[in-house]
Formats: sequence, C-alpha cells, structure tokens
Amino acid sequence: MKRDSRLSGVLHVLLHMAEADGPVTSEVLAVAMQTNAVVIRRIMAGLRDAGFVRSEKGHGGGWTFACDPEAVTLRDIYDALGKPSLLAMGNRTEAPGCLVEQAVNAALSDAFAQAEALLLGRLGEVTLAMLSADFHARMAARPGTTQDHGHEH
Amino acid sequence: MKRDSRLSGVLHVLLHMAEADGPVTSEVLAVAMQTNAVVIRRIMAGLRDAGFVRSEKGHGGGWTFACDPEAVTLRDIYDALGKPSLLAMGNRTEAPGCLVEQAVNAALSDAFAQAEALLLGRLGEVTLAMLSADFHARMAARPGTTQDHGHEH
DNA sequence: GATCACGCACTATTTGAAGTTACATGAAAC
DNA sequence: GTTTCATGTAACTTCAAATAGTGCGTGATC
Repeated sequence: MKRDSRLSGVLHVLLHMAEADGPVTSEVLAVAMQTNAVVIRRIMAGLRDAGFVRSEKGHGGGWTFACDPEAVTLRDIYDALGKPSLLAMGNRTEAPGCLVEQAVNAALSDAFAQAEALLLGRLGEVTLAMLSADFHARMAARPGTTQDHGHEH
Repeated sequence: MKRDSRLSGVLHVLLHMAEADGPVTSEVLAVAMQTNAVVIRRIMAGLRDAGFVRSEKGHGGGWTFACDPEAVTLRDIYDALGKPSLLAMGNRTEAPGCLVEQAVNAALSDAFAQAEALLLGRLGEVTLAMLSADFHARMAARPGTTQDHGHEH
C-alpha cells in the first residue's frame, strides 16, 4: 500500500516560502520538490482557498505567505488538503447486511477512530512556527552552512 | 488513497471458519467474500505459516482452525498478514539530505508513531473469541434468524 | 487412477496518482 | 497596447502498485 506524502510535501514547500523574501513561483518550488509546476499549483489550491497563502499573477508574481505561522497548525494544513484518509486500513463494506462483517467492523472501527483522533490531536499541537524554528536549529547545528536553505536537492 | 481491507477480510473469513464444523474450502470462502479462491489462499498463507489455521489437501480438505480463539488477538492476525502499514500518510524521502525535509519528517514521525502504537495496542486487546461472541450476540438480537450465519451476500 | 483441494509462479487487469500539454486569464514591464 | 511572465484549469497521457485471474504441480481421498 503506497503512502501519501502530500502533507509532508506541502509543509516542505511552506517552509521554503517562509524563508524566501518575496513571492516564489510554482516553477521554482517544482524544482525544489523535484516535480512539475502544475502539481505544485494543484497541491497549493486548497491552501489558497483556505487563506493560508496567496498567489499573484504576472511579473514578480508567485506564492506568498498569508497567515501567522504561530497560529496555523499542521492540522489546519491537513484540513486544507482535503482531509485525506489518515489510516491505510479500512473496513470491508461489500456485505453491509452480513452480521459477521458488522461484528468485525465494530471491533476495528473503534480502534481506528481512536488512533485517528490521537493523530489529529498531535497535528493540532504543532504550528508552522515550531517547524520553522526546528529547521533553523538544524541549520545552526550544521557546520559550514551559510545563509542558504542547506539544500542538496 | 485506497484503503486496505485485508485485515477486515481475513477476520471475516476466520469467523466463518469458526462457525463451520469441518474444513472449509477456499472456493466456499471465496464465494462468501465475493472474490477468487486464489485470493483466499494468498491471504491465508500468512496465517497458516503462523500456525493459526491449518490447510488440508484432497477430498474433504480445506481450512480449519488451529488455535485457541481466546488466546489470539487481532494484533496477532495483523502480524501474520505481514504487518502492512497502518497509516496512509508517510514522509517524503526524496531529499534525505535536505534540512527542511528533516525538520518536517521529525515533526510528523513522532505523531505517526504514537498513533500507530495506540492502534496496535487496541488490536492486541481484542481476541478472536470476543469477536465471535459479538457476532453471536448480534445474531441472537436479530429476529427470525435461524442457525445460519445470517448472511445476505 | 480419477477427483478434489491446496501451492505457487506467472500473467492480466484495474485503478489512482503523477506528470504533461494546452489554452485562458490577469498583471507588470516595455 | 503588446509582449512577457505567472497562475488556473481542464483534458490527456504515462506509470506504478495492487488486485485478480490462469495454469500447472503436488498431495490426499475416494
């Protein structure tokens, strides 16, 4: 089962933007993420609609931050991505009337729901500012790194 | 992102077997699960290797229980399936040397690990016997149902 | 020895994500 | 104003992973 790395990816993009002075184009972000500009636009659309970032057209355009990093949590970002399913396993639903299936699903759903709630809670405790601070700490700890992002893409 | 229903499915199969007197063939289970006999054999292979079920060839052959339902938990079944990933989201690993990526991954990995641990703990608390008891309770509560499995596949 | 059932390797199909192209819209530069 | 740059979207095209299916081998029962 393949894992979705959109959340991870979008956070990567956001940290990039946070470091930049002005707007960053989809093209530039795409290179950093080793993907296509259209993919970046697609993934950012939700964040734009949610008001976390802004996009500008034309010369000098691109993506800019539009929120207070202290106030936005990873949970908010997750929501803006469309709340993709967190769990890789789910219930069978092919025989809803089957009592065996009902018994199985009841047992699993409980555990699944609890794990999901825990995960969402944790995501809600981490702000973008904390992530950014962690990144800066790592950069400071790394010898011989200058003012760039420490990237080796 | 599509969800894996193997655990749910295999539990369904096990409850079926628990109700049956003698061996149940892959063919019969496949019909109940609306799938192919080979799929059943594949999914059961892990359980057989783990010693939870036994398979017999030839006339009157098929699958039989080989464990104490009181002693086997959903966690054990999960393990026997090869411990497929529980979470639908994962870390990006395309730029392992990137400090931004490291910061992001560190933040997410923590939360992911906790949720996974919680889920595994819950699965470890439920035995096959409990599942079976729940099924019987549901059947008793259903009016007009006889001794069959209450299936409407 | 004929039939039945599992075991396994191999092939085929499906499905969903990711990448690409194409074109429209809007903003700044010239 | 027209040229250039950048986003917004809608197709369309790969591409890879998961699932399903086929064929044949092995062993057990009738």
